[in-house]
Order: sequence, then C-alpha cells, then structure tokens
Amino acid sequence: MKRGTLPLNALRAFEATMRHGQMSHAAEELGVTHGAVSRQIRGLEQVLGVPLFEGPRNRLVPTDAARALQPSLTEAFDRIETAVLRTMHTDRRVLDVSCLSTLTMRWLIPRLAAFQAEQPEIEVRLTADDAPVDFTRQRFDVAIRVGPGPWGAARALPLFADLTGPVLSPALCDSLRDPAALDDPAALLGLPTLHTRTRMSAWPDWCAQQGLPVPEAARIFEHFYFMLEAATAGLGVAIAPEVLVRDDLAAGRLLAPFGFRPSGQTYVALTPEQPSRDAACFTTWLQRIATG
Amino acid sequence: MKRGTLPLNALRAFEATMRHGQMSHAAEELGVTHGAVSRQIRGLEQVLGVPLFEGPRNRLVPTDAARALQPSLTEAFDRIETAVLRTMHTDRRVLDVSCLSTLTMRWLIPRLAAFQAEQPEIEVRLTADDAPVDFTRQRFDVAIRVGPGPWGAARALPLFADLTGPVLSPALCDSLRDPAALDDPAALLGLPTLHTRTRMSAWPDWCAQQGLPVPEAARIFEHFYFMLEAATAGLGVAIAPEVLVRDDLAAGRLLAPFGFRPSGQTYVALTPEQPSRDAACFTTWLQRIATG
DNA sequence: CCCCATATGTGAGAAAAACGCACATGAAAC
DNA sequence: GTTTCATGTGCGTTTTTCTCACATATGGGG
Repeated sequence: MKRGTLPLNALRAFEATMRHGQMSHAAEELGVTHGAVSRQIRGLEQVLGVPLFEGPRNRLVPTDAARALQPSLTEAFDRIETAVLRTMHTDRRVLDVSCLSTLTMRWLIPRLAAFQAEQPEIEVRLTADDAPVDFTRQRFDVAIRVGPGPWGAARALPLFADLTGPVLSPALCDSLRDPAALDDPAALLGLPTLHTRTRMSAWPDWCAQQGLPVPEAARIFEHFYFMLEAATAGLGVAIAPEVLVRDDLAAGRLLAPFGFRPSGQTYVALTPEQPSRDAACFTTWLQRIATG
Repeated sequence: MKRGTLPLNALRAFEATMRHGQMSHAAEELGVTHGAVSRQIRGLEQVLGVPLFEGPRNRLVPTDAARALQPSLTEAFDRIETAVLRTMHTDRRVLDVSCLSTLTMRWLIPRLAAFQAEQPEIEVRLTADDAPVDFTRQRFDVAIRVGPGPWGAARALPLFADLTGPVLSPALCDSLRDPAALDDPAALLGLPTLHTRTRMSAWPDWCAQQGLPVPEAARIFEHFYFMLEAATAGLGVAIAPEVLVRDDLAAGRLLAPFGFRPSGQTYVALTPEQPSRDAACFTTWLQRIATG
C-alpha cells in the first residue's frame, strides 16, 4: 500500500530545477538523467493539480504556482541538509573510502588497524568498487584505484606501481619433478593455470613478456580473491599483483619464483582537488605504508 | 548508479518517530508497517554514522544526536507540507467550513448539492466542530455556529433563530391512550424522555417554559444525532431544534405536536471581517436557503 | 519464575519507485 | 532548411521500499 505522503523526491527534483533554471542542470546536481527529472516534475504536477512550467520546450518558464512554492522548498531542503551534515560530523569523523575489493581485503584491511590506532577518532568506511569515481557526484572522500591514468579532475597520489607475476603454493612448487625447473618460466605452463574473468589478459600478457605460448586456462574464477584462495590451496598458478600477495609471500603461503614486473599501471589514491583534512591525513598515511 | 543525495524518506520516518515517540505510531502516520520504519531508521543511522536511538528494544530513547536533529527536520517537513498544501489549493477553490456536526449532517449536507450545482468550481470542505472559532488562528473561511452572541471580531450573518420543541415518532404518538392528550404537553411526560449529554438543559428549559415538573431522564446519549435516531425509532420523546428535524417532519418520520419556541439563540454564519469572494458567495447562499 | 503485553528487528520475497538508455519532439537560432 | 538546445517518452533494468511472518528483547504482573 502506498502511503499518502509528500512526494519528497519529486519536490527535490522540482526545487533543484527552479534553482538551476533548467532540468538538465538539476539532473547534474542530483546525479540522474534529465529524463528522470522531467518525469519527477510531471508527476509532481499531477499530485499538486497545477502546472509548474509553461512555455516552449527549450525554454520552460515557471508558473506563478511554481514561483510561490519554491522559496519554502529551498529553505526546507537547505535546513534538512544543514541539519544532516551537522549530525554526520558531530559524533565521529567519517571517511568514506572506495577501494578495489581485492585490494581492500588483502592489503588495506590488514593494515587499517594501524591507521585506526593513529587516528582513533576517524572512522574509515570502506566501499568495494572499481568503477571510475566522480567526487562531484559521489560521497567519497578517497578512492583507491589502479590504472594507467589519467584520472580526470581528481587529485591522484601515487602509491605503488602495479607489479605482476606468477605465484603458486610451496606444495605445488615441490610437485615439480625437476628442481632446476624453477630457473625456467616455461615450467609453469606444465602446471594448471588459474584465471579470473576480470583479468583475462593476465596470462597472455605475462606470456608475451616471457616469449612463451599462452597456456590453456585450467580454471576460471568469478572473483579475483577466489582465484588467490585457489592458488594458496595449491590448485594451480595464478598471475597476481604483488601487492595483493605480499602478505602471503611474507608468510610463506605463496611463492613467486620468477618475481614481478611492472604492468605499466599504478595504484593511486584519488581525492577531490581540495581534499578534507581527514582525507589528506589518510592518503598521507597510505603513501607512507605503501613505500614501507 | 546510486545518487548521493539526502535520504528523504528515511529522514521523514525518523522525524515521525521522534514526534510520536515510537516507531509503531510513526508507521501508522506514514501508512506503512513498523518494520519499514525500523529499516529506514537503521539505514539512516548508517548514513549519518551516529546512533539515533538507544536503550531497551521496547523503550527506545533518542540519543542526543537525534534530539538535536529533530527540530530542524520537523520544521522543514512542516514547511514543505504547508507549501505543498497551499499550492494544491491555489488552482482549485477550496472553501473551508466549520459547522456543528449535527447541523452538518441533518441540514447542511442534504442541501450542499444545490450549492455545488450553482458553484461547481468551489470545493466545500467541511469540518465538524462547535468550538469558538478564531479566523486569525485557524484556516477556516466560514463557521456556522449557534448561540446568543456576540461573536467577537468575526462578521456574523444570522441564518435562523433556534426554535426548539419536543418531537416523537408517529408510532409513539399513537401509543398514547387518550387522543385528547395531544392538547396537553404534560402528556409527554408519561412517555420515555430522551436526553443528550451536550444539551442536558434542554428538557428543564422546555418544562420551565411549560410550567411543568422536570421528568426523569429515560435515556442519555453521547451524541445529539444518536438521540434523534432513537426518537425517530420510537424510543422516546426528544427536545430538538426545529432546523435539525425539519426534513424528518416534512417526511412524516417525526411529529412535533406542540410546535417549537425560540430558545433565545441564533444560528449564524461567521466569516472574517473581510471575507473572500467565495466565502461571501457561500454565506449569501446559506442565508437564501435558511429563509427558503 | 512464568506468562503476557509491548515494541522493535529481520529474512525473504513482492511491489513500487526511480532510473538509464536511446531516441523523439518542439522551438529557437543561424 | 539545418543545427542546436532542451525537454518528452517507451521500455526494460535497477534500486528502493515495503509487506509478511515470525523472532527477539524487555518490562510488568501474578
């Protein structure tokens, strides 16, 4: 059952349109398409029972009713926003961080306790994502991404280069018949090779680097960390970024007999051009542990 | 892609919960289940990054953050609602009329169709009430009241004098043993007498007029129109204003063997000193049908 | 201590709302 | 007449919100 209450989203779309003077600009502010705004406004006219805009399509003019309605709405939404922002920043300082999911799990989270110990009053809120980030439209303070760049209007702080190479478990390594095989990358092709849908080019790229034929995929995983778990379990060889397996290497859970090579991409911490103090604090800490 | 905007629905659920003191009541106001309100509030806590309620589940207590947030929200939503309602009534001409509930039911509503036929573009919105009306504080355009006057700053248009007298059903009338009894008002005291809490003085007043002793109350009703229904059903004799039984008399459902006498009070249509055109139109119509 | 009443919390699926995409349409400018 | 600009819209997808049914927590009363 639909509640008989105020169409708040439509009112917000209308108010933004009045403030900006046209639906397209309001759509930008709201992070939706102009079609969504258009529909909201027409729906609002149905509810209110009065037209809000008139005139030619490319130059809509607000009606008297619209002009009369807007000031109250603008003040109300301003008041709500102010109150909400005040509340959000009253209790705890929240830092919204968008990070690649595997990097989050395998590199960032294990180190995050150190940051929390240094800055206990900042709450880091992680969101797993790898889509392009637009700080004007999304409520993130920091985004960690990997790529060749450039990074648009965002401020990019390089963390570390993306180094990739084959990794396998010690048990799998021992299963190689000839111990001398570890001198020859081609020996790996005799083992099951693990792939992930999100990085299907990993093996072809590595093989091209080595001047080797591309092996037939032994297993394809939906998620990168599934593949890494499989590698750790000895199910095969995977091409992995060094940063994602650094802890496993250090712990002896994985071996990287042929090391890692630059993929041409870089891990970066992105912020708005004018980051908040907490965002700057966090990214400075990221750079520190990235080089440590 | 998710828009990074204020969670308006959640804020509204929260605000309603604060105003009502518990989620279940807020849910009633919003027309949803308590589960929906519960989820909205917990989601809002996630977004804001602060708890809004604490304490035992069956007696949640707002946090300081919640208390600080609510006033702005309440004012903002009130403002939005006021502005929206004002806009909705701009195009359609709405006339807010406050009227005695029994008069509304038994006299005004049966005649209202005639007014709508004459003025189809005016929507008459009725509110049953008998409290004193203050046009500077209440959003009424017209109020219909009965009393001795005076009527304060309001402009009062007299409609008709309040005439009261005993009424009973034909069946009850026939049950009187002596047909000549209808010449003697005292004969009525041999029948069950009906009273209403809101007009306990009706019978004493009438008896004083007739020089008769006050009868023992046979039945007392909470509402006037309940009493009138009982009289029509032959359960007893009631003292009624003529205007409220005019249609029943004309239809033969009730009899008034001893007629009606002025009670000293007058039915009036009240408006602000400067009534709107629609209010003037309506009160003119009221006077016309009152004398017709 | 048990039972009952009251109020919130939640899994899962359904319903509703909102949206994106791609294109259509109308009007003004050139 | 063409181009540009801005809104309008069909349709399918996504997201949000909700319901339902039950679970859980807590306090009060006997």
